[in-house]
Amino acid sequence: MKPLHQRRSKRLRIEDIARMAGVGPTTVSRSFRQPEKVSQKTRKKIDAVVRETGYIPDLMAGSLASLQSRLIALLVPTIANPVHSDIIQGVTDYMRPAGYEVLLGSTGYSPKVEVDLIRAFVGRRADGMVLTGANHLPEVKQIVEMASIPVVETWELPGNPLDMAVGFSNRQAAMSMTQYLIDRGCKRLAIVGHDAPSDSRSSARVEGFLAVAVQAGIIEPVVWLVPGPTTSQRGSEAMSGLLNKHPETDSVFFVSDLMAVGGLLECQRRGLTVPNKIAIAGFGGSEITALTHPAITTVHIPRKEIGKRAAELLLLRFNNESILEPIIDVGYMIMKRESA
Amino acid sequence: MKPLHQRRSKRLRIEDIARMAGVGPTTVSRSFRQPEKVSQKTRKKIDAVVRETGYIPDLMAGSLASLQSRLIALLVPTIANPVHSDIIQGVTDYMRPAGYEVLLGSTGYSPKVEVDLIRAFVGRRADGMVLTGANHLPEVKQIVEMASIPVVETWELPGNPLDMAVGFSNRQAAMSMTQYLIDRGCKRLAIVGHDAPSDSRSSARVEGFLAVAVQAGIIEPVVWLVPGPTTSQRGSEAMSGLLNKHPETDSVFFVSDLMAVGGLLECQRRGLTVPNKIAIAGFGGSEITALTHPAITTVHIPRKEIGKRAAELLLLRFNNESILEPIIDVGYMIMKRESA
DNA sequence: TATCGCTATGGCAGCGCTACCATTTGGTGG
DNA sequence: CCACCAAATGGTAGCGCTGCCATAGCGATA
Repeated sequence: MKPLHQRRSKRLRIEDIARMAGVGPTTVSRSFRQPEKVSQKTRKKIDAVVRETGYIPDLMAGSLASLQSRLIALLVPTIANPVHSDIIQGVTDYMRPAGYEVLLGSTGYSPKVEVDLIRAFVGRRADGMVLTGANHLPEVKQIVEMASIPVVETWELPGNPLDMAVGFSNRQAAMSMTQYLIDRGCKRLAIVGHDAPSDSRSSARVEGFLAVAVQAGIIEPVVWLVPGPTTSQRGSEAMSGLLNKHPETDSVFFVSDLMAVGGLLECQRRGLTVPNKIAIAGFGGSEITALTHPAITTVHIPRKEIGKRAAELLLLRFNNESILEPIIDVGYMIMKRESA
Repeated sequence: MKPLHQRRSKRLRIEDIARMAGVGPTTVSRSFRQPEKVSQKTRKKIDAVVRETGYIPDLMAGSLASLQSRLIALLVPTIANPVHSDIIQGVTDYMRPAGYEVLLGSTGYSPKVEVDLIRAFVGRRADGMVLTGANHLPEVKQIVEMASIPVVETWELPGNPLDMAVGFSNRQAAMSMTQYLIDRGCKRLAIVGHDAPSDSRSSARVEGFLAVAVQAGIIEPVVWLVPGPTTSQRGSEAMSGLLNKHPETDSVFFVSDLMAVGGLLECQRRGLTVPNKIAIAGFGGSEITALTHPAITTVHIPRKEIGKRAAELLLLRFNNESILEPIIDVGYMIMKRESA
């Protein structure tokens, strides 16, 4: 064993600690990871040296040797959106106590960036992966299968899952909300969706809306699609265009809460009272929906629970426990408020 | 070199690729990290083998050998808060193109958890660290100095920085807002702060408020502190208590936007018109402040830029470039809206 | 042809740890 | 006092890569 000062790295190593404590390196390693297998006396000696030196074991070297990284890769489209940040929070909160750390990547809604990130995280030998959404490039399947790494897809429930999944049915949720609007007496329904090919969530919601509307014999249900980001600004514009073309509309279901907020503002600008003159509904369960006047009726998704469940699934898999339900539907809830 | 099937790990290694391509392992490594140093012919051969096998190099082993991980540790109190998620977004967006990945940890506002996470991330040999806030347990200084790892503190500007910092002065920002309220003609000022010892941001804001109020000769400026989380619920309660005790108040400055929203709602419940009867101001620049009626005047902080600047500082340090300004004040902006 | 000066390539030790055994220790029962 | 066994401990190869240096190749120049 070379003396510290003539090594390429000046870092303290486990063998240094071992020597100082008068034990073997194996014993030091054990006293970190399986303390119960080391006699109390020995452990005390080691702890003393560790405290004194401030030694922190190198987990990368450990990962290399043990062939497991205790790292989870977590991919989201964007962090600055409560939808995803709640999932992130759920995953990290649940993984940390189990000794896993989270590698975070944001794809910016780009499937190509997603693949790049997945490759990078597989390169880091992440033990598991949590993806957002159910649509991925074909490479993804290849990579994760080749690396044989457990994967959980979240948010949407995939028709053809890569591995495991936690989410809810956008179609069903939209159907429930539509039925609710009809039950409340709305006759001229409209939905404002997102005109983006990669946003299959929006299309599933529009589909669900139409299915129920047609079933209930609604006359001419209106579908209004907006391109670009689903901001409140877009919501206002959509509401404006929609009302100009279909002034008889008595309820508008927005596929995103933020757009619903914008829509509400536009109604107020026009002096249309909500919900008397026109009912408004959102989707997502964001906090803002509770803060507007009137508060917006929306579909609430248990976002943090999605993260938690995803983490649970991964941990079960790591411990080789059997997973009875690899595809979990966490459901949704119609949050009845004042706007509809 | 042992054949693949009798190794402890079944993973493909660089030497396998090298053999298949008929070159040495060093050349394969180089063709990944410094392609310009490898002849085009050789590179093509290697690329072909890589594509064919789906080989992904092990970055952990690479990190161990090169003594650098290309990993950044990022600590926030909680992810599900736009204040922090924007910083996260800023850091990841800026770090990724430079080849760095982000390890994310959330402390839940606990200094002890923070230390644990820092220790874990130092164990993973993160090359740099971004912390939130300026108050840390003394262990933190020890650990980062021992590990000699670059650190950026964000959000608040620390009086006694660990290393580098990016943020703004809470005191000054609060002073500006207070002055603004006074200039608008408010005479009976109140501030709603956060009654938590570890929340030094709130106290700095209250201080700034008082300094300006006293200076301007305001009669009996009111300081109202609320315990617990700074939610809109708490804001409503604070407004209610405050108005009962000091009905003459003509402007309330909330140290958090969410509380300001709650305060606004309470005023509306009481039939007090904002801003005519009472002015309301918030702090933070959250999106919601633009969506209420009336929209709330607030102090806007360039959050994403904080993340970006922090990342910049780390990259400069990694490249051994000189840093002229290790403490960066990104400033703030009084967002004049309708509520004040 | 011999010499130089590049660029391109390769061999191998070592990064710091853990898995896998082998060995030692200490307590028990005969 | 010895055989026996479980608990505690230790030696060392190897995890997959890169840093360091040595060597090979190859054209240009004298």
